[in-house]
Amino acid sequence: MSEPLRPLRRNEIRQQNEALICQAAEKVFAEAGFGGATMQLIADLAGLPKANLHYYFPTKEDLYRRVVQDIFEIWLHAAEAMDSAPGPVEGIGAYIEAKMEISRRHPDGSKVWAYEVMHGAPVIQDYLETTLRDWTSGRVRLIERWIAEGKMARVDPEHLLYMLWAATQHYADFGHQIATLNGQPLTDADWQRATDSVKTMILRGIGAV
Amino acid sequence: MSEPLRPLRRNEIRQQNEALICQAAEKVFAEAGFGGATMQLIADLAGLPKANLHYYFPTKEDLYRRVVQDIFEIWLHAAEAMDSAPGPVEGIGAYIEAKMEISRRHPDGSKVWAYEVMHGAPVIQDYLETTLRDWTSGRVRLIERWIAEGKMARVDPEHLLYMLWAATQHYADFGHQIATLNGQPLTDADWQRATDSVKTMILRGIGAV
DNA sequence: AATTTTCTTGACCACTTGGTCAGGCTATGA
DNA sequence: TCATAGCCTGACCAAGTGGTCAAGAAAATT
Repeated sequence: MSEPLRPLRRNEIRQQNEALICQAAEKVFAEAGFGGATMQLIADLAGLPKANLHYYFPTKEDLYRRVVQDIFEIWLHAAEAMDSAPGPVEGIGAYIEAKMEISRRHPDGSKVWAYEVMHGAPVIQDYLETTLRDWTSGRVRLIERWIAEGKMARVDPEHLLYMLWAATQHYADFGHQIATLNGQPLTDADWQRATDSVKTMILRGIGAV
Repeated sequence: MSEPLRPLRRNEIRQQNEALICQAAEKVFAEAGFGGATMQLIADLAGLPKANLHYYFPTKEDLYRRVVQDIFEIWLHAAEAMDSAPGPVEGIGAYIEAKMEISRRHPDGSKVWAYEVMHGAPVIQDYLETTLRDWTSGRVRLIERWIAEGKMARVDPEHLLYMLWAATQHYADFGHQIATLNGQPLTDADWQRATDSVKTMILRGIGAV
């Protein structure tokens, strides 16, 4: 927003413009999908000429890939809350809170990810097969340990993870539907209630008290 | 698939071609989104010349609207299982089963719906505000009654509905991700386990035994 | 058989798209 | 100060887009 008074250094220029473009791209990709998004729209939203986008990101797909990867990073980071916990109440509780917070702060990113996966993950298939699969199997073992230690009921760990992803991301991906049914966008209190509801139902659902 | 030997009656032609086009459109819209889908692709998949699509559906948006409405009908129909039930165990259990079955049989339809809502529901906003809102408030009252009758724990009915939608539709919308993590598409037994897992966790989560 | 109505389709068009490029501009390093 | 390398951008293009249309084929109606 603010025009800096001092001339920018080379690195700053690149970093700042890439961030500006990514931010605009995330929004446009979320609103229109890959096919519906146009470089012109992204350029306008970023306040740059279209040719400038192609200077930083040679193709539309390059830009899209960058946006998807950014979200993936955020989600992976959120999962750390789970690992250091002594049991499911703290671990899964914290994970739900982190993921709900992301749904609230990065709804566009969540939508772009949903869009990408829904369409067969043409761009991040390798991430699914490597990073995400590894992460998942690690968490599955963690949950199995908690079950073995009697800290929660015997549930299928994979399907518990799917439910966690589904329940939390739903508030981002289907935020418009929720806001419509709610009569208005969720307030701070609404988000708190949503988070509490998800936590309560899931923690009780897996028999963690 | 089978070419009928007898000449078709007018009504049959119209009905058959519209169904053929809708079927192809559902798949293409699910795979590419509204913006990414092209009438040419849909035409090719339906095995008809593009101009013929425009005879039955004047614009791309008309066709898209039809596809979205079809899915909405299916989901509304699935909800009937909930109403005639004596309590949450039967009612919500049956609803989960019905919705999981739809996720399995109509994954493309579910994706198109998700796509539509994610992008602000430009086409079916009125449905959200009328039909879906009415349906939702009816189900909220039903759940509140069950709570009042002590048949389940005191949970927020709206957020329970969101969780039901999220958990079941996730298996359609994110089916590709699930299949990747699973190493292969879900088998019959996998679907059964998924349905059982969702039912078990949610029913326990709402304190319905 | 004649006529009307519905269906079919190749050719076409105005418009938009992602992407290019040459030439100008600006910071940096010597 | 000057040369170099990185940044910026208006004008442009080939490819594809949704949609049209006129002329014909096929079914229905008389």
